[in-house]
Amino acid sequence: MAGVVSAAPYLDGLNPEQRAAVEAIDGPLLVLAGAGTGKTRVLTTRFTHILAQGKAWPSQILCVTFTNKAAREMRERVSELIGERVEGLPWLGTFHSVAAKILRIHAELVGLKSSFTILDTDDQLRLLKQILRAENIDEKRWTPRHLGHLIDGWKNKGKTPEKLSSGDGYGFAEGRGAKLYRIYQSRLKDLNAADFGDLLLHNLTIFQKHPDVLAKYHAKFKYLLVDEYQDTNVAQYLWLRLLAQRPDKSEQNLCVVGDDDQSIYGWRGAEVDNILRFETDFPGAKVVRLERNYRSTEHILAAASGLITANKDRLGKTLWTDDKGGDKVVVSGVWDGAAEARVISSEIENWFSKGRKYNDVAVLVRASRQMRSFEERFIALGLPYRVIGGPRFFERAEIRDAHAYLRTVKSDTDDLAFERIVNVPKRGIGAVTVQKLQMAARAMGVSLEAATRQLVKTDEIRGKARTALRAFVLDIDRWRTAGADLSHTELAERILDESGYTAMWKRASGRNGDPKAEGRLENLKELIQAMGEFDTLEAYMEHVSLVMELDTGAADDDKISLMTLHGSKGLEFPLVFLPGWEEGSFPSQKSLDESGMAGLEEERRLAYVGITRARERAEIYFTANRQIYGQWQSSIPSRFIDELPAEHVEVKSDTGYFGGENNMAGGYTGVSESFVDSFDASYTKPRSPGWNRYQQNQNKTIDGSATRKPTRKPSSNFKTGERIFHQKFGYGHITNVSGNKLSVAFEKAGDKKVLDGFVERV
DNA sequence: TGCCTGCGTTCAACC
DNA sequence: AACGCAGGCA
Repeated sequence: MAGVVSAAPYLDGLNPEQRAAVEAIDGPLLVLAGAGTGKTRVLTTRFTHILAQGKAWPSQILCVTFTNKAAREMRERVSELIGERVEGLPWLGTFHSVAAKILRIHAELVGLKSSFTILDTDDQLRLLKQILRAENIDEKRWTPRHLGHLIDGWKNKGKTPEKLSSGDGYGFAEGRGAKLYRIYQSRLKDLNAADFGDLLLHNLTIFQKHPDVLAKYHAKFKYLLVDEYQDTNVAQYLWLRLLAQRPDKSEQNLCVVGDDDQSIYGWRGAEVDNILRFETDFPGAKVVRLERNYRSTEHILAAASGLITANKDRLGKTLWTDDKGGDKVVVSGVWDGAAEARVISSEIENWFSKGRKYNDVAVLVRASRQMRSFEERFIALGLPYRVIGGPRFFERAEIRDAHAYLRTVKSDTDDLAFERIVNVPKRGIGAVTVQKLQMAARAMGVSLEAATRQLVKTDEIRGKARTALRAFVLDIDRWRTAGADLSHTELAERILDESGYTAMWKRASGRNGDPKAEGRLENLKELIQAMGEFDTLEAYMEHVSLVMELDTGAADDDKISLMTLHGSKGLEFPLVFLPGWEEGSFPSQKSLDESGMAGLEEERRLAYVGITRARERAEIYFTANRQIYGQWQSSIPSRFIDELPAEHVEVKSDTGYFGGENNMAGGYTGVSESFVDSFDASYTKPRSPGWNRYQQNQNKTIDGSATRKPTRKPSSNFKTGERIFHQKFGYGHITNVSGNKLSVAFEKAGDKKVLDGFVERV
C-alpha cells in the first residue's frame, strides 16, 4: 500500500497529524480539530483517500455536515480532488437532507406517503395553535411557541410520544404536554407532513422497528464521515450509532471530526457529551488531535486561547502557530450603536484604501437584529456588503404565500397551505367562514379543500363568501389542469397572476406607496428564477424546505460580509469586527437565564469562534449606550473582554470606560462632539397618535422618527458626593474619585465598590 | 368582512 | 421598535 500512498498527490503538504487522520480509514476514528487546523482539508482528503484506495464507491460513503454551506464546500473540494471521475456524491449532505432522502424511500413505514411535505417553523406554529384551540387551552398562558419548543426538545432527544417518560410535559397545560404531542404527531400524519425534527425521528423509528431496512444501509454505507460532531444532538447521535454499529461489530468505519471548544448549538439540543463519550461508544477508536493552526497570527490565537481557558468543561487543546507577531486584538469602546457602525465603517474604508479587499472583511454580530445599524451605515456610505443568514429569503411572507399556492395546487390535502391563501389576496372570506370550513372538515374527516367543495353546494355559507369560495376552487381546478401542459415556472407565474396575488402588491406599491411592496414584487420574480434552476416543482420544494437559502451566487463580487457569529463558523477572514460585546447582549442574558453556567460557557465558545475567524486582525467593540427593546440603556462591557489575556490586547477606548481587571481603558478621553448622525430617511407608516406610549415622550425629528439621546454621561465627569445609578448595583453615591476609579457606596448593597462599568447621573 | 385603533408582548442562534 | 390580537365601527 505504501507505493499507492506515495503516488497520491492529494496527500502532499499534509502535516503528520493530518496525514494520520486521513490514512486511518479503517475502524472508528475521532479527530479533535481545533479552529483553523485544516479540518475540512482532512475530511475531504480522507474522502478522496478512501476512493483512491478502492475501498468504496462515492455512493457508499455517507458524509454528513450541519450546514448547507459546509456540505457545498465539501462537495466542491472532493470533486476537485478526485477530478473527473466524480459521479455525484449522493450521500453527502446535511443531517436533515440525508434523513429526508431516506425517509422519502421508507415513508410508508411511519404512515406517510413519500410525497410528504416538510413543514417550516411557521406552519408548525399555526398547526400547534389550532391544536391548542381545539383542546380549549388558553393560548396566552400556554403559547404555541412554548409547546413547539417542548416538542422540538423531545424530538432532539429522539423521543416519540410513546417514548416519553411519565414526567415529561407535566409542566405544560396542567400535565397535558404529552397528550398534545401525540395529537400533533397524528395531525402531521393526517396532513402527510413532517417537521424538521421528524426527519431524524422517523428515521430512528424505521431503523429500530425494521432491522431489515437498517441492514440494507449497513450494507450500503461502508464509510461514515461526520463533520462538527460536537454539535450533534441525541437524535443525530442515535441515528449515527444505528448506522455505524453493525450487529456483528464488523467494519465500524465511522470517522467523526469536531472541536469541543466550538460547540455552539446547545440551544438546539447539541450534546458535547457525544464527543466526550466517543471512545467509550466505539472501543478501540483511534484519536488524532490537530493542534497546529494555519489561520491566525500569534496574538489572535493567543487571545482566543486565553479566553477559552475560562471554560471548565472542555477536553483541552493547545493550539500553536508558526505565524509569530501580527496585530494584537483591538478592543474599542464607543458611545453607542450608531458610533459603532460609523467607526467600523471608517476602519473598513481605511482598509480598502490601503489596497485590500472588502471580501477580506467580516462583521460578526451576536443577533441578526444587530445587523441593521451596519446595513444602514454601509448603504449611507455606499460600501458594498452581503448579508449571510439573517432574514431568509424563503421565510418572507410573499414567498411563503407563493409556496402555499403551489402546495395547494399540488396537493388537495395540504390544509395549512390552503388556509394560508384562501383569503390572500382578500376575497371576502373571513375568519368566520374559515372556522366553518374547519369544523366541516373535521366533522367529515376530510381535508379543508374537500370540505370547501362540499360546503359551497349547500346553504351553509352564503353570499359573498360562497361566491368567492366557488371561484377559488374553480381556480384551483383550472391551475391543476394547466399544470399538465406548463413548466413549473410558467405555472407559478400563471397562478400568481390569475390569483391576483401580484396585483395585490402592485396596488400596495402604487397607491399607498408601501415601500416594502416593491421589494416583495422583486422577490417574487427572483422566486420564479430560482424555481427555474430545478427540473421539477418537487425538486424545488425539497430544496426550499431543506436549504432555506438562495445561493448568493457571485462570490467574485467584492463585498463586506455581515453575518451572525453562528453563521460564521467554518469561515475565515483577514479582518474581523466583533461589535456589541456588552453584558446582556453578549453574553446574551437570555442564555444565562435559561442555562446558567452552561449557557455562559457556550457564549464564551461563541466568542472564541468569533475571534478565531480572523487571520490578520480582530477588533472587538462595546458601546456605552445601547437601545434595547426601544429603550436606551447603559451598558457594561462584556466580561469576555476582561478575560482576554492583556498582553495580546490593545485598547482603544474613547468612551470613559474604566476599571475592569485589566484596568485597560487608561481613562476617559472624551466623546467627540463632531459625531454627525447620518440622516435616516427610512419610511415608517404613520400610525395613530400615541400608538406607542413610549414614543409619546420622545422628541420627533422632521421625518417623524423618534429620537431620544442617551441620558448617560461618560464617567469621568462625576464628582464626590454625586448620586449615581449603576446598571448592576443600583443607586449609590460617590465617595471618592481617583484617576480612573470611582468608589461608590451603594444604597442597596450597603457596601462600597469600585466600579467596573458605566454609570448614570441621577 | 375588513379597517382602525389601542393594548400587550416580545426581542438568539439553524436545518 | 415591531407585532399580534381583540374590540369597535362602517
